[in-house]
Order: sequence, then C-alpha cells, then structure tokens
Amino acid sequence: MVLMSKVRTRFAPSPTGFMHVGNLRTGLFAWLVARHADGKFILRLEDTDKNREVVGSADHILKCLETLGIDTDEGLDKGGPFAPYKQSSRLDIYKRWAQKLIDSGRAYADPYTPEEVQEFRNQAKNKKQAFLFRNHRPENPPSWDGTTPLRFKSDPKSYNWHDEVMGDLSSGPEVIDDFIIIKSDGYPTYNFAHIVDDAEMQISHVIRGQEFISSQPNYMNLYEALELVPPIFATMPHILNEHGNKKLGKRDGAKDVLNYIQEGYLPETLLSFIATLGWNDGTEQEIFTQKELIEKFSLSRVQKSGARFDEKRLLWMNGQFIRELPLSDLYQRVGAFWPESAKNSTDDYRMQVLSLAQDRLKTLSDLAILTNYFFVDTEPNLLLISGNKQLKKIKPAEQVQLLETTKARLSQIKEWKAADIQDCLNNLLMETDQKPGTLFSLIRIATTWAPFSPQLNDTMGLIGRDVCLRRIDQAIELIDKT
RNA sequence: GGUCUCAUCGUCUAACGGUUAGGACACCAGGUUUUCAUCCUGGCAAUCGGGGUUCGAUUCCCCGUGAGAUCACCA
Repeated sequence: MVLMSKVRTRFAPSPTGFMHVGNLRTGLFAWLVARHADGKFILRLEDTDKNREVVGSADHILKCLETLGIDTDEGLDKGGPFAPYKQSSRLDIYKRWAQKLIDSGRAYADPYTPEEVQEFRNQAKNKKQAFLFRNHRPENPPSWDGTTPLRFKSDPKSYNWHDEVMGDLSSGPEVIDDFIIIKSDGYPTYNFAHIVDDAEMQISHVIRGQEFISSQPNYMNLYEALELVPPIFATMPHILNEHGNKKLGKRDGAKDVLNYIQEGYLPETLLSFIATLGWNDGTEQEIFTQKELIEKFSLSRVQKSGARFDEKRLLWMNGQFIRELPLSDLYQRVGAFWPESAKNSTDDYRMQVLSLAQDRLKTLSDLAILTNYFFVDTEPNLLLISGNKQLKKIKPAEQVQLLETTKARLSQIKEWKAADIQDCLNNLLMETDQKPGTLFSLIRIATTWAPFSPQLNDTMGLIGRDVCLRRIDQAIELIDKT
C-alpha cells in the first residue's frame, strides 16, 4: 500500500504592514491546495529583515486572513508541532543548519566589505558580464565568527525541474552562485531560512510568486547541499497593475485588502475574484463560493501568464454577491454603512429600506447615499426638476397644479400600502392626462429630492403618508417661488 | 545587457490537432408600458508576425517581435 504523503502548504508573508491582492492570492492558493487535499495550512512570519519591519504587521496579516475566512491549522496564531512560527525566534535552528554546511565545506565566511563586493560587481558590469560572487571566492577564508556574512558554496550545474503551474523548467550553471545565507547581523536571509523552515515544517508544496522563479536553481543547489528532498513547486503568475505593464505593488496604488472591506466589498467577493484571476474550473462558471473553490481548485488549471486587476469586474461581482445574500444576512453586514440619519430608526424600518436598496447596491458603502431620504428630509434641489427632460417642458404653475392634485388623491387612500398607492398613481395618470415619465418623475423628486430611487409606490409606502404629504407641500411652496 | 518565463476580443478567460474560436466584465441598442438599479434579448470585439510538421494548427516545433520577472547582507 502506498501512502500519499500529507499535503502541507504555508503562507509566509513578511511583516511589512501591508497586504495587497497579489500577496493575498498566493496565500489563498496555498490555502486552497491544502483544503482541497484535506491537508494542513501553516502561517509563518518571515521577519528576518528588521529594517523593513512594520509594527503591528502580524496582527494585520491575521486580520486579513480571518476576514476572508482563510483559516490556519498551525502557525503564528495557533502554534503547533513546529513552533515557533516566527523566523526571528528560530535563529538557533538556522545556525544549526548553517553549521552543517560549514562542516561539510559548503559554506564560508565572506571576508569582503560591502564596498569591495560592489567593486566586483562594477568590474563585471564594465566587462558586460554577469556578476558571480563565486568568481571571487577567497582561497583561505577565515573561520566564521558570526560578524561577517556566511555564504553558501555553490556547485554550479544545469537543472531541469517541474513546476505545477509553469510546467517543465530549466536553467544552466551560469545562474548558480554563492549567495549569503546568514547576514552579518545574525539573521538568515530568506534564501536560506525558507528552505530550512519548509523542511523542518514538512511543507509538501511551496507556492509562491513568479519573482522567485529565477532563484529556484540556487534553491535546488542548496537542497542538495543540505541533503534535503525538495518539495513540490508551484509558481504563481503575477497580478499586474491596471495598465498591465508591471506586477501589482504598493507604489502603483495597489490597495490593502482591508481597504476593500472598508469600502463595502464582501469577503466572499474578494475570495472569488482573486481566485478567478488566473484560475478557472474549465466550465463557464464565473463566480464561486468558498466551498466550491475548495472542491474545484487545482494548480494545473492556474494560468501561466499574469493577469490585470480589473476593478470594474470586481464591482460587478460584488453586486452579484450582495444580491444573492438573504436580506437578514445582508442586514447583519451593513451595520456601519447606514447614513447617520438612520441611527434612530427601528430595525424593522431599516430592514424594509434595505430590501428596496439591495438590488441597487454595488458596494455596501453605496447604502448611505442611496437611502438617506428614507430617514430624513434632504435638501431640495430644483435642478432635479429643471434638468429633467420631461419636466422642463412643464411650466412651474402646472407642476404645482399636478402636485396639488396628487396631494389630494394621496390623502384619500384608505390604507397606506404599496399596492393601493400604485392604484392611486395610476388613477392620477388618467385624471391628469400625463405620461408616467412626467408625473411620476415629479412626484418622485418632490418626495425624495434624489436623482433616482426605488420604485415610486414602494418608496412612498415606506416613507409614510405624512412625510410624503409634507414634502409635497414643501415642494409646492418652493416651486411657487420660482 | 545576461538568464528565465509568458503571449486568444479593450479586460478576465474556454476550446483531446478538426468549433460558425465559446463565456464573463466593460461598452452600445432594445425590452421589463416612471427615474436609477436589477433582470431579459441582441450587437460590437480576439488566436502577435514569419516559417515549418500535418489532409488539417489557437493548439506541436523553429525564428522573430512584444511583455514580465530576476541579476541585494529584500523577501
């Protein structure tokens, strides 16, 4: 019987205080691989560069993952059999592995100053050659005392390897070089630490961005020197900026994932959108729930080329998710997005307002502007009338007349509910001999002072008779003055 | 510049070597006899170029071209 080895993937961000969709997608795909295979997902913090570290980053990362429903089995927040999951707390482990390389003659102290190395680099550049540190290996390096960088002594050779996304890849010996594994400050470099940790933590699939593909041969070389069996590799294409000419980054205006949440995007939208940016299941399905993603995801259907981040499509998808939500569920989520004026309204009333707004929301933050007049009289704006292509044909005196008639008939409605209001409105059309586009626009503007609203009878039904009549009165007075 | 990788509508993408090259976003037009939105219908729109292999190439190979990544005591 052959036992499949357990799938263990990891997300290993650096604490830079920022997480854009590109960062997140790498984590999402790693998570999906683990969940799809019923494996484990590990969160590790790669904080070996104390210069770049931003306070609070770890919490920020955890919050992003939690918000999107990407749960971990082991790691920074949970602990686990391979704790600690923070690289700065694992220095002794890296030292131990580094010692192994020193003992086997595969690592040496770098005797040069940064300036001297830079000079080597310049020389190579002047000769139009690629710079290789190994061309400057010291003949008798001093024994390493921990105050200078420790370098890997590479063994240049060609490689052919397989990548779950990119397919078969290859490289020549000219890309293999002696890179630093422990910095002079005692911290390991990513190049060394991630390999040690992935091995110690028994990671089965290393899933990361395309920027690492050119270092891959060096990593293979290091795996050999450490006598480690390399994991399965999967290289994700980059998400490109809106112009499609660069990988997405903070400097190009990439937003933090939590910004999207604050702007009223649903976590499930983000999840589905990011997953389908570079992946599809082979069918024409465009939108996926978390459960569907877990079921259907496979690395083999990840796109090889980079994809642009299209906010228009994100907006569309968010609207789709909002409309799919049961009203009570949506109500739970819009809490912070109500206009200030809604604070004193009852849950029941707000629920009814929300049911009218649901089809119109693209993001949750649209709610305030869309519903304000349900809660408070808004500032009248006669431009809505004068700018209306139906109403501009009607003289103010006639508008007043129409509103007076409307007011009278609305007062006569026995029971103030949407169906009866509609009957009344229909009768008004006949009585006044106006087109719906004219009369209804006038009434709609007079009762809401908004450029658009839900269906008129529903809107008036909810606003209430007294408020409608009062606002019509105000409108009459206002139009009269012009 | 060296090395590696990639290449289908404007965008995201589908297509065992055989399809009128499909879907979605965006855009345009129409409908749902009131606005906005939803929803429905229709329209516009693509295989980077050149050579091969093959009866047949979006698909396989080669050469161009274009794009991206990388060449740190950053990850």
